[in-house]
Amino acid sequence: MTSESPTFSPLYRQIKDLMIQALEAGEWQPGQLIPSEQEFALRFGVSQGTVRKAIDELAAENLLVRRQGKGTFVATHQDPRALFRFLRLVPVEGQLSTPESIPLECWRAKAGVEAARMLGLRQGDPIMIVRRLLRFDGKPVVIDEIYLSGEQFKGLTLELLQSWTSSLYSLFEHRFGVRMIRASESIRAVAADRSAAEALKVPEGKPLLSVERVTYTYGDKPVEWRRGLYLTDEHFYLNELN
Amino acid sequence: MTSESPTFSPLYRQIKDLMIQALEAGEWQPGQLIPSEQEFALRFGVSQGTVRKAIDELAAENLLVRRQGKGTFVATHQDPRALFRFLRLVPVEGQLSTPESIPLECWRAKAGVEAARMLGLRQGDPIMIVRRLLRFDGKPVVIDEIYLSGEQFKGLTLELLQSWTSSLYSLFEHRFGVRMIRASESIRAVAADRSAAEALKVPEGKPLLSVERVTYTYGDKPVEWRRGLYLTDEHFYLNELN
DNA sequence: AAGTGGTCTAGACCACGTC
DNA sequence: ACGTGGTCTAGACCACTTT
Repeated sequence: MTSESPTFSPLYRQIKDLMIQALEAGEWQPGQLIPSEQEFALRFGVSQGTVRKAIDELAAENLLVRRQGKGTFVATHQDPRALFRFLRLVPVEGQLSTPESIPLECWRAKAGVEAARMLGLRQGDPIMIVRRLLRFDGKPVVIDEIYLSGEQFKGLTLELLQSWTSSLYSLFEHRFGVRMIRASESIRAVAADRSAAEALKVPEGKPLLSVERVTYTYGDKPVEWRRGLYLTDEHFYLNELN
Repeated sequence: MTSESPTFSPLYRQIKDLMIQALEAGEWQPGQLIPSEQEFALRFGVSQGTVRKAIDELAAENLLVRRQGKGTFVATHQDPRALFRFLRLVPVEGQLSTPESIPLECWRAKAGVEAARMLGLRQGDPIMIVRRLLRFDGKPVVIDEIYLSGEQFKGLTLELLQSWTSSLYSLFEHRFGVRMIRASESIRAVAADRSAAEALKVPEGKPLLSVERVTYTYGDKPVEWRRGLYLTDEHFYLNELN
């Protein structure tokens, strides 16, 4: 039953890979119920425990969500709890409130050196750029500049962004079939330039968090590069080290 | 075999808790080999698979380390790979180099309001304060101010800190029997005050990352509170979001 | 050869949610 | 009552390390 290839991979991992491929191909949509463990066991001709271990890993990676008694579901950014998985911003005091997203601009452009490298594109390839503001309790806290592959986000417009009421990633998921899986953030402290100072209503030179994020979809493919400037007077970036 | 308490907990979790208690009690020292899965199964009167699941979780939480063919070991901060689990600082370009820790000061004090709250002490309880610099390739990058419960770190002196060649946490582990398990970091952007500016050799007002960390040992007990100021000209704080 | 963790199986029963 | 994921068992064999 074991593979004879030089790079040995256990059965449950092969099954996991098959399931990832199915997810990538859109065989089950975000939020949808997938077949039961028994069903998979029959389909692949293995025991339920082996399927279980594959799903365990996918659930640990937040690709699937288990619900006892109900079944296993494809994870979705529609779920409000998914928002703060990528936005690690917490108020210094008081309750965690949901931010309000205000799209400011959205335009087509050609990838520069940096954007091309980050998104795995060639220089000059079409990209989309979005500028947007996040407000907590009416106060501006984050100004984001977001770079997307023009290929995958062809129909993106400012109107579409403004009409969408829930998170950006849920829009990407539902309208463009791109699901964000994981991200890597590089954090620095910088002084506010004029543009950021205006957007956040702070004096120029004010220390801000610069949060540069590369976001990946299935197969570790980069699909978003963004730079956010965070005002950390009343909020901070919370990181749990385990 | 299942507990009859209102808050039901599966067998493997009860075994996990027993193992945590043993670790906390120092039954096996950091780096040491613990008994085999079979041994535990006999000892607790359960099957090997149940012990396995308990150890799986402890390994996922970095309390234990599995090594196929050899056995399972108590995790240790002596391991150089453990260093960057808590220090998420990466050079903008070039290889990751190991920092040099330079203890500057170490003194006894009484806990103020904030330190007491963070460390779970009463105001006025004895604490130890350490100031130290981190240098990468000879350049100052981080200035840390570290607050420790005076109770647990009674014999800590500047001389001891200066004579210790590996990481702080490995010192705490070996000399004071305190093992750091997890931490929570709050990150802000601030302007360098005079003291930080001098230590890092930058102008006053320079934007710096302020990284406030509370570190916990077994049983989620806070034992360290520190504030680090990071110079992010040639390094950045790297955070993987999964 | 012996011991360890790693994988896989088949079957039992429990806890949870829905019909 | 039924189907789902969650726990637990007993036993087999594989992969890795040491003796």
